Formats: sequence, structure tokens, C-alpha cells
Amino acid sequence: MRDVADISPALLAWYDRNARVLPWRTGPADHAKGLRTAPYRVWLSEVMLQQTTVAAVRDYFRAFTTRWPTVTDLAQAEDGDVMAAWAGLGYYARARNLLKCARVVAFELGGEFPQTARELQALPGIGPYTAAAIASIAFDEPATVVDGNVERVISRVFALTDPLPGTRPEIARLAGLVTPTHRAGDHAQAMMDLGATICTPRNPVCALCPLIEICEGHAQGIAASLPVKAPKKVKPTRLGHAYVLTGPSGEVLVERRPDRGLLGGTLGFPTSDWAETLPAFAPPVTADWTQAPTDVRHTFTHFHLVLTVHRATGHMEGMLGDNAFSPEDLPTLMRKVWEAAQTAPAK
DNA sequence: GACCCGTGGTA
DNA sequence: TTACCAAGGGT
Repeated sequence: MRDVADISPALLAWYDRNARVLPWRTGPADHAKGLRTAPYRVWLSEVMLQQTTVAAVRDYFRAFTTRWPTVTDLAQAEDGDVMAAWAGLGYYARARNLLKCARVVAFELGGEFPQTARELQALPGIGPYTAAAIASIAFDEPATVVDGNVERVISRVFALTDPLPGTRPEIARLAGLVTPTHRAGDHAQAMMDLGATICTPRNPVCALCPLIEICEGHAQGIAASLPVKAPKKVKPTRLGHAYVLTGPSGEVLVERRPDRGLLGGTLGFPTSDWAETLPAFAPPVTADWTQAPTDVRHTFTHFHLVLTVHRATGHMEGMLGDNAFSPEDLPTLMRKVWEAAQTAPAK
């Protein structure tokens, strides 16, 4: 390690030439005119990007900002419309907290986001990372962001060989040392761009790295093996039945799941419990049920799921008319169930 | 601190 | 096919 003070200047110089062009980012021309990204757009993009790739977020960000251009517009939206717009992006607690946060900002804070990381973190769905990201990018506060990219870059630059998550406090301390007083927002985005394009988890492209002369991990030849992570648990497999009931004029039986827990607040088809052994076949109504030839397989954060899909035509109270139902509004698991149901034989 | 919470791309 | 991984937050 030469000098910690050399890191940010080298990084910012690289960023000025290599920053990715992203829908939620303003470019150098805008900055020259004194324009910054609206806090609403920074907030929305950062929440969408939590544990989610840029490629997955792009279209959702455009759809949200087109439909709800301001935080007040979003605050006035129907819960179901926001959940439907979020469908497929995953981690649905984010969508519920997004709406909660929008309503606090719009109705209790006069439509303006707080400008400090400390105040931002008090809002729903905004934790330490997102608070620092908004404060630095939108408001130029010299806050330090620590995300997966920063953990990786810092681990490598300082050659930290102790495993995560134990080294988090040390990583945060070093990331803070590296954060500049000026351009903290650009520094944060530069760290993330470096982590996403050069200092990647596998096969980092050290030859193109602006920090190659500074990086202790590279000097020791161990950069690619960092950060060291604690071993993960194996995922169990759960089994269940799913029931797709359609009416004679295209109406569909769907239910909204409770706001807490897995897929909370999303729309879906009735299912059995999901258990280690397949529960009994117990459809919501008696009908001529047929079984799809192929089970639906889906993996969540902490378990695998195999659903046997059944289809029938019939009627039940509360079915959604086909004008009010779109598979696009369903989380991915339920889209898969819908697709599988189309392959079940008619009776 | 441990556990819960989605999804799609990649090797 | 399986396992890993990604701009984390809530409880």
C-alpha cells in the first residue's frame, strides 16, 4: 500500500473517462450546468438496485418514472398498481416500503426528501447503504457507501484475508478513510462502477484498473480470491400444489398474499402449504382438475420449491375478470405456474 | 448476529 | 444442472 490518499484521485480520474451511462445518472454536461439527479430518481434507483443487477433494473426504472414522475405522484398511487409494476423485480418488501416512504415524504415532509444520511435512514426501506448513497449522490454529503462492490474493492486494495461478514467493520472503517470530502457522490459511483466492470467477483481485469499500482491484493497476487466469505448453508427443497381456476369468460381465481413474509403483498394462485413431503391434493373447489405435465421449479433465497400445477374451469366468489388480470402483474413464481397451467390437458 | 426475503445471468 | 452472485433492509 502506497498511500490511502492516492486512491480517490485515481478513481475519480478513471470515473471521469469511464462512467457508465445509466438512466438515473446525469452526465458531465449536466454537472457543468450545475444540474444534479433529482433526489426522487436517486432514491428510486437505489432501492431498485438493492441486491439487483443494473440490467434487471433499467426497464423498471423507466416504467416507474414515466408513470410516476415525482414522489408525490407515486405517493398517490394504488398499492395494487405499485405491486403490479414491481412484479418480477423480487424482494417485494422493497415495493411496500417504497410506497410507505413516498407517502411520508409527500404527505409529511412537503414532498422533499431529507438531505442528510442520518435523516434519510429513518425512512422505510432506507438503510445505511441507501442513506449514504442518496446523501452523497443527490446532496453532496461526504457519506461513505458500503455495498458488495465496495466490500470487494476494499478487501482487495487492502488485501484483507479474514472472511466476511466478520471484516465488515474494518471494511467500513477503511472505506471511510478513502472517501473524499469533495465529490463523495462521484466517488461512491466510481467505486461501484469499478466493482461492476473491472474489479469483478470473478476474473477481475486488473490490467485496466486505475488502482493497480496501489492495490495490495494485486501486489500479493491474491486479488481474485478476495473477499473471502463464510461458507453458505445448503438450501432445502419444499413441495406443494398450485391451483389455477379459470371461469367460462376468462376470469381467474387469484388471491393477494399477506403483507408479511414470502412474496408479501403480491398476487398469486392458491397453493397448498409448501413442505418437505408433498401435501395432500386439496383444491379450493371441486372441479375436473387436470395436472400439468411438468412441475414448476423455482429457487428462492433460502430454499428450492417444486410446485405441481393443477388446472380446472369453474367459478368461485371473488374471481378476477380477465380484463383485470394479467400474468405480467404476477411475481415470477406465479407466472411460471400460469405458464405451466396452460399446458395442462383439458377435460 | 442470524435469519428471512426474489430473480436472472453466468461459469 | 447446480451454485454463486448482485448498488441491502427488516426483524
